[in-house]
Amino acid sequence: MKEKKTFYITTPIYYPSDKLHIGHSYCTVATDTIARYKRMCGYDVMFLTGTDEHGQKIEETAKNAGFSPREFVDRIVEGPRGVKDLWKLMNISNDRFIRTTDDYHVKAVQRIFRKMYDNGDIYKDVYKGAYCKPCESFWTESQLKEGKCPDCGREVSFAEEEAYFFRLSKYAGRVRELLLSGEFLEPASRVNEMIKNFIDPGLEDLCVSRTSFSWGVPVDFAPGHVVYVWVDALFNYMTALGYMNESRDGLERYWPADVHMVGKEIVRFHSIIWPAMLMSVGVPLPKKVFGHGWLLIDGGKMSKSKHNVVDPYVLSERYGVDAIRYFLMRDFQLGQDGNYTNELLISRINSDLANDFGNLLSRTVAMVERYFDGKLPKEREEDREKDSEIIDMAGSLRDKYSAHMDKMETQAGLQLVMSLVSRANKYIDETTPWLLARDESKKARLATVLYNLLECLRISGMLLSPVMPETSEKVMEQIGAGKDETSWEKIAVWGSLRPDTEVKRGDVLFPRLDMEAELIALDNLDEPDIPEGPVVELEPMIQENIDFDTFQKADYRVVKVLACEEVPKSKKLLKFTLNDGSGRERQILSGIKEFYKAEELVGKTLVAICNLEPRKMMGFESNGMLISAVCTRDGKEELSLLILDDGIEAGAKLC
RNA sequence: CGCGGAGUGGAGCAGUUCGGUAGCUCGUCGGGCUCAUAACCCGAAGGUCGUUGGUUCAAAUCCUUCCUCCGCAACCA
Repeated sequence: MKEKKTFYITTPIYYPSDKLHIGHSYCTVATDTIARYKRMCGYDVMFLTGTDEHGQKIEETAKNAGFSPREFVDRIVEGPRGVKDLWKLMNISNDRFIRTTDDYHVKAVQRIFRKMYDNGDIYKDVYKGAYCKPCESFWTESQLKEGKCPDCGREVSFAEEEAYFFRLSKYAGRVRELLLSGEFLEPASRVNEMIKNFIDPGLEDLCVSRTSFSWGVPVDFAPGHVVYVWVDALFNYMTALGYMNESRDGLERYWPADVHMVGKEIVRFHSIIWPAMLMSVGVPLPKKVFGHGWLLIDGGKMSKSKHNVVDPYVLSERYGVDAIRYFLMRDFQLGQDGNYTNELLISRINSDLANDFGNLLSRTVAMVERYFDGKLPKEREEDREKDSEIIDMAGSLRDKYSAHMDKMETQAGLQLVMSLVSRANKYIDETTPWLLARDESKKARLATVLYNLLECLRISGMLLSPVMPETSEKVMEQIGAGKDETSWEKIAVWGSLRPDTEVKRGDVLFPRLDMEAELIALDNLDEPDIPEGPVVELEPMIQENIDFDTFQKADYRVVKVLACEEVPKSKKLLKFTLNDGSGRERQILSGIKEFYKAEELVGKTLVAICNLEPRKMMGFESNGMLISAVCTRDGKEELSLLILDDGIEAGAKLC
């Protein structure tokens, strides 16, 4: 027997610092759809997903939540309603699940790191500076802003820190060629983006170890160092197949990967860093990286602060997994961003799934039961004129559908399937089976019409199976299609269903939803979320006391606003010219544009700390900081400048 | 001039690679049908395809000008 062709596809490994949202589901469902499609076509598929569990952010989040990092990620990954539960609920058919904290992976990463070190692509360097203590972050020269920490703007310390670097620069040329060669990165528009943004300006070597946190894979030959994200996370795609370890297998069979599905935000890592590292260790490169778009909400990015993280758990439980999967694959083009709204979801479920597809099944099966007691007779009477269009359409559907699915165009693929469903609904009108039923002599014709409808359901139902596996199964059961009648080959062959098939009426596949009621219900579902976290978030009190001298070192003064204007091209900054009582004008930049208009602040009496280290922002120097009160309400930042009585003199000291 | 994406009937989108009658879903209006999930089918109204100029027999599609929106980057000391 001929060996089955293999197909290896992966999702990114998700970072479990928080609950996953519909965007993660989108990516995973897309990958699952392709995986299921390939299996249906007869491929031996390996489908991998997992979680990326190391790093400073997890370490911190865990600490804040009062857990050890390990306990924390265990809860989010394995715990109730965690990552694994979600994929189970959403019917994700991954063959393996990798956690970067898995023992075999950790050991493999150490070996890989070692190997790259041994072949000279990882080297130790010593930095004289570029370490920000408060942020505990390490920065490369180019990342520094005005010589200061790009995150917090504070002075970086010039203490000698050692770190390991990967010679990314060495592979810039080869990566560039790879990207330009065509098929590697899709959609093609991203190629240009990568080259222009990252390669052409010059690739710098990459810091691949850290000493500032410990939640990671230790570098076994360098105590204190942990492997920083790249080597650890990216190599999951190979360690899960047994690369550099004995616990897993399949490397020879499945590597190189056929597709890495990734979000557009991590295209860069997968299309530049990943191939470079693979070149370094000397293994074949994956065939394709596909960067999908984002689901946006209100035209903006999904984020906690926008209070709009749509919960895939809630949606799946409410509308059914298949409906959600269908919606995600039908409404959005994989390569581009798409706008998510509840309204869109419900209208899609109603029109496509309830009205068209579900109803087609329902009316067809009902007629077979009603007119033939559920079992079709074998007698037939063709009517070429009326039947040929639908037969041709159904018979050629599989291959057209394949052409789309092979290019990951699930949207177009599903649209095609639904066009057959529509055509079948129309066919019922054209053939008026209820009239045929009244005339005994037309039984054979009636049976033909109903059989043709069942065939449409068999073919469309099977082609929908990668997206809606459960629904597809239910349909086959209702129309009495057995395993050998639903094979990939038979999907392209009209007339494969047994002529005397027996139908069995089942539950309504997709009940029609009441749009208005659902929209209200979904809005109200958000409510219970609120008691879980405080509506107003305040900075925690600082526990550590400071002495009086320390306090006194900060020179707070009353200042009067002489002029205030917006900084051009800046989203946040206002530029203040202030009278601080010294006789000289003081310029301070403040990021409060969202909260105040420049004009309204002129003449106001404010408070500023005057002896802060000067700092350049957007080309202007800022000498101090205006004092305001801040908190977060409903995920939105609120800010109020400290405004004093105009009676007090400029320059008055606060004490 | 930082990088990139988008602008198509009321709404949401496809079509742009490789120019050739502008398409889909929803909504609206009118009609039909009764097998079915108040579903289904037919018809109609509705678009100078953001703007300017150009190439061409022919431009939503190629080149050019400008405008608007959205991400990323930078900036909240």
